[in-house]
Amino acid sequence: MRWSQTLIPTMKEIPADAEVPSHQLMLRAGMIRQLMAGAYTYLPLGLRALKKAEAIVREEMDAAGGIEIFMPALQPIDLFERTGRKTAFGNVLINFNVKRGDRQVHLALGPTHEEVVTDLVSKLISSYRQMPITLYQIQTKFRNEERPRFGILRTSEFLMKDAYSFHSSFESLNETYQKMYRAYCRVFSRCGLDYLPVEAESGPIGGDGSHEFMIPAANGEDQIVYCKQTGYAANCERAETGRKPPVIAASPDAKPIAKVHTPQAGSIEAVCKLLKCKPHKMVKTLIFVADGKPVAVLVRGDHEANEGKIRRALKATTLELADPDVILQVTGAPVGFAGPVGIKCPVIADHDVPLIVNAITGANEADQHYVNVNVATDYQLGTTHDLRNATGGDPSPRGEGTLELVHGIEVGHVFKLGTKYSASLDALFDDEKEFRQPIIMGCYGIGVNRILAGLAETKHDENGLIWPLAIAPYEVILSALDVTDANTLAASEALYADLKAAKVDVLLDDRDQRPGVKFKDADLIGIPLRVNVGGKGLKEGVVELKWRNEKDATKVPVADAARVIQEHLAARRIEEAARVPA
RNA sequence: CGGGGCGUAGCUCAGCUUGGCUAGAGCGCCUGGUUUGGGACCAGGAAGUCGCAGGUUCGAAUCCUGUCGCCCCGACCA
Repeated sequence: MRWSQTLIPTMKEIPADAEVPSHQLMLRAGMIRQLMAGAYTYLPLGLRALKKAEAIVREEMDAAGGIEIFMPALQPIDLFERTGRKTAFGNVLINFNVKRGDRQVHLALGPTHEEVVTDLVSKLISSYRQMPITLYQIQTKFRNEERPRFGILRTSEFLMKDAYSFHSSFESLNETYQKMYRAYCRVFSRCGLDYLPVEAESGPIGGDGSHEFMIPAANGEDQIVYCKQTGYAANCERAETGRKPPVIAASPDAKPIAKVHTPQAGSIEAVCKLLKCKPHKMVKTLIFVADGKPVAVLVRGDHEANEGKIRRALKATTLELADPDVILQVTGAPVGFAGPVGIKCPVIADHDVPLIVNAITGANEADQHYVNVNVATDYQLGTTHDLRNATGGDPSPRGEGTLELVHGIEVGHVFKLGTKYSASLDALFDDEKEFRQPIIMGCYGIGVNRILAGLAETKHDENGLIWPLAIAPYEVILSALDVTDANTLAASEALYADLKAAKVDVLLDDRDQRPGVKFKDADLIGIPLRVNVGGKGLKEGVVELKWRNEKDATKVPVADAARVIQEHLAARRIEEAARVPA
């Protein structure tokens, strides 16, 4: 393609509306333009990169045994009513009425396609002999994000690859899940992303039922913990910590307990402000109702209680925060003044709680707190548990190393669904013994746009984007440094023709611009290999080859240029492929 | 939905506090010329309902009210 004949509106200045690097750079590189909050047009460069990412996803899905289909973005609302997800999605589900003759048809724009695919399969599959099967599509999804942000990282309309697998047994589901997991690793490494598969909340199936694929990035919306030494990674909710129960004993520094008046100070923040202390010196006491019985849960003031862990520690099936009535019953005080001293219900504590010497906590009395509260003297604990979200600095659960907190961009998610949708949509099959049962499902999503955003976010320098060969809109940019010079023009055109003939993905910068402009633009749009054709080189009979991610150019005789460029590209492809796991 | 910020030319921004001639600059664009290896220079030119609506006023980009849009933080996010 010739630059002069396509549409690449690069910008020298940073648009005021863009804050994060991926947004700024993709805008400046002329890849995207915003239509409204959360909706972007893909211009030629952006579209080419997107298509390359899409092609990689498709290849890997096909290789993993996926079967491609294409489902409607328009969906009848009653499908969502049957699965209860009209309510679950709430405002996120874009839905509306349209008039057809004398009736109203209530439609939704698909935020995902579990309902549609399950409905389809319920009609097409009725026997264990037809499974397993994995169907996938690459489709535009619609979600009414309450707050679209970060350019194309979070939009209301986005391209998603969603795959759904159908099984007659959990063994079969596990097998496909592993295949998909491997395919995802291949997709993201082929795209040149530094990704992290993390354990995620697993939902109905439990165990190893869900992984998210995250790209560590400063502007990522999700927080995960990661241990460099052991490679353990999980989202904060899901993550175990490697902490051990401490020895529970009174501290030699313990001071006598005392009651202080703390009017209106019912939150950690308010108490800290009032008593001029730090949250980590406080004991947060939360009253839960587990299987109908109240229980007090103790965590350090600066920590977040984790309901999943609490439920497991209590071996309870249901767990919810207590309402004010129950709190008044067990503490004798309104919300915000609970504490372990003298409380009238069972107490469990996080490992870190008994380590707080001279702690501050609620006095189970309105507007009163205790200071200098110490375990073993003022309240008793038999043992402690892991009851809170993991955080930076916690020991890794794998025995060595320390967890660090990193932000990440979620680009993929694999999930063992079980029978949630098949049961509510009557997708049943007959097994070997003629028992009719719901199909077991898995689902697997990849945000295709986020592959680009993630790359832009993590692979750039002060001059612009740096695309890997596999995703770059063009592999080579041929910069004709002075198109008014006949020699330069002739040499550029000849090389361009040779490269095109050899099927090299090349962009010819044939604009009547000064070399400086062309260099800056080439760097900005991040084409991996730049070929400079200009008077200086031609005098010596050479052109220059410069990789975007390397500092120096190499000189190549004009006559060899087409061949050497192809060799360079081949070598780079091998280099990139070497990072892809089997 | 709570908090904050911003809407003036295609882009970045000045002007608004203290209302007053025909609304400015740089970049980009068009014309001509000189240039040509890291965002050139000279001369000329086109381009703006000052987000929109209403109000105050002799007079509003500027003050007031409303409204719409965009960005950021938070809440939310199968």
